[in-house]
Amino acid sequence: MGFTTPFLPTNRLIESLPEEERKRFLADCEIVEMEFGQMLVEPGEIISHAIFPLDCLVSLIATLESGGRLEVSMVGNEGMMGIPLMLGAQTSSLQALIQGVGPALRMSSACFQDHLAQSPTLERLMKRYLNFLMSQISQSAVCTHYHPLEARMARWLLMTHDRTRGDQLRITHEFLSNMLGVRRAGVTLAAKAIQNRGLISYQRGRIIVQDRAGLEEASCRCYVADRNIYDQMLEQVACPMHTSAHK
Amino acid sequence: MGFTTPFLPTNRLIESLPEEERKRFLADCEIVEMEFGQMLVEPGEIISHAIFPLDCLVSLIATLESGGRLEVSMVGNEGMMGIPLMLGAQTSSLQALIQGVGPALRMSSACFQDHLAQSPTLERLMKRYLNFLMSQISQSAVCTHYHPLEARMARWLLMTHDRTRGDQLRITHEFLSNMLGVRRAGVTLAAKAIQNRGLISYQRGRIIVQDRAGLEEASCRCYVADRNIYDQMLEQVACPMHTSAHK
DNA sequence: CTTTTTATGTTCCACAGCGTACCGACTGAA
DNA sequence: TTCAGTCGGTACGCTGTGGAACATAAAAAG
Repeated sequence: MGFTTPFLPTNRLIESLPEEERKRFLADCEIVEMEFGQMLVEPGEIISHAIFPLDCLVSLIATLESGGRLEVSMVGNEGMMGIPLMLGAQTSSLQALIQGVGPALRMSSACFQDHLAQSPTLERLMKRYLNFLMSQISQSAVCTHYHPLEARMARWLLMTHDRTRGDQLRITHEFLSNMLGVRRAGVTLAAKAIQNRGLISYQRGRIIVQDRAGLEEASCRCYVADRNIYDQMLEQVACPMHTSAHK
Repeated sequence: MGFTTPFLPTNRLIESLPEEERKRFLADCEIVEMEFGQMLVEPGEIISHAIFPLDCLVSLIATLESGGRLEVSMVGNEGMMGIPLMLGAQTSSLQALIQGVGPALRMSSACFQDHLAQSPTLERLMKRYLNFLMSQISQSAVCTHYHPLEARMARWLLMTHDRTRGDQLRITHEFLSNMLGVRRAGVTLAAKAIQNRGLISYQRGRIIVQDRAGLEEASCRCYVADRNIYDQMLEQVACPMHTSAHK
């Protein structure tokens, strides 16, 4: 925990492209600053850009006509937004909501598709990531169905923590309740329970992770399962191995 | 409803390949008979074949270490098994369980990957399907979380009915309870409620769809949403349009 | 025809999470 | 300093579903 070196934001997918490719790719990207609460795309809407978070966090949310919402995946600098673009689709079936502010790289959809067509390496990489994403969404489905709120919340905090610099998460109970698909009051209870165990502390709009190991204990095994799948993916991509210890 | 012409089983994906391609593809396929309860693949296991149901039905099930199971998608002759193969993965993260018996086409994984590499048409088709699958899994996740058992069950029956010839589904409450991730007793109650409404009837291991329209009424909108996404996909693939009326 | 197995019917209790509502506390803008 | 707006704490009753059991009925095996 704690970066003392000046922070250099990167996207791990792009990072694992070979030098040449990466340069070519980056040449067609621009850096944008993501704002909190921004909807990158709504279900059914056309996807304008492929987006690679550098130091921001996006929630992928499945919605119901009747208004129900549920986060099914989270994208930080380990991933990307715009997967349907590589599947020949123009539109997203999910909502994408900026949950953590910061910079991201983006590239127009058409341009991204060109790069995909021209670079087998890039395509291979994206495919791996897509495979991971599918696993994650499926996992999310079972997890949500079977695990009690407290464990799900612990998992959510860990996942967010993994994709955030520092130990402070800027989110409200209200927001969390939307992500987890439960009442705000329910989140308050669960949060207090977790706080009483000394795993987190919080005040008005910010949650501070105090005891990561404890949180892993409190969370369902889905957290570890997810992380393992991600690590496997990275290995297969044969990029410089990150240490298996996260943070 | 009711096919009077002698039944010619086809797979709609393969069907929508152009003549030439299709022949080449079929030449490397073999027909196999699927048995009830057969596990095509377990999570983490290597995928040996790509499988294209002709007249059988497969459930894709997400599992938890702790034993929880939840069906996240269903594959009939409108789809295929072995999506990870086109994503550079060897293994499946889902369980695949034969739920409806009948014939299927299959092709070894390696061979399938060759075909993919050589036929852009095939690849485009598979990508579209994958896109649909992702939508379906996400939809499934929200649906399971928000909708009451009875509506989910109605949806499940409709989806199964769509992928089955005739109106008789050969499944037990027990089986259904596994798919929906609920107690068997719960299924019995929901089934009775639906039966009392005159939408289905059943005895020991078989459920008969009596009133499809009524079932759609009783099901959550997720059923229609799903079907729409699938129809959209077919349009994009620009294959001969099936009438929008199902069955 | 009898026995065993399998599928369904039903009941009792427990409880997580829902809907709703209201209150107090903090914060930022005027 | 005040005030409006946001956020968190708490409480009440309700309900869908879980866990667990046991009873009956139909089918399969013998």
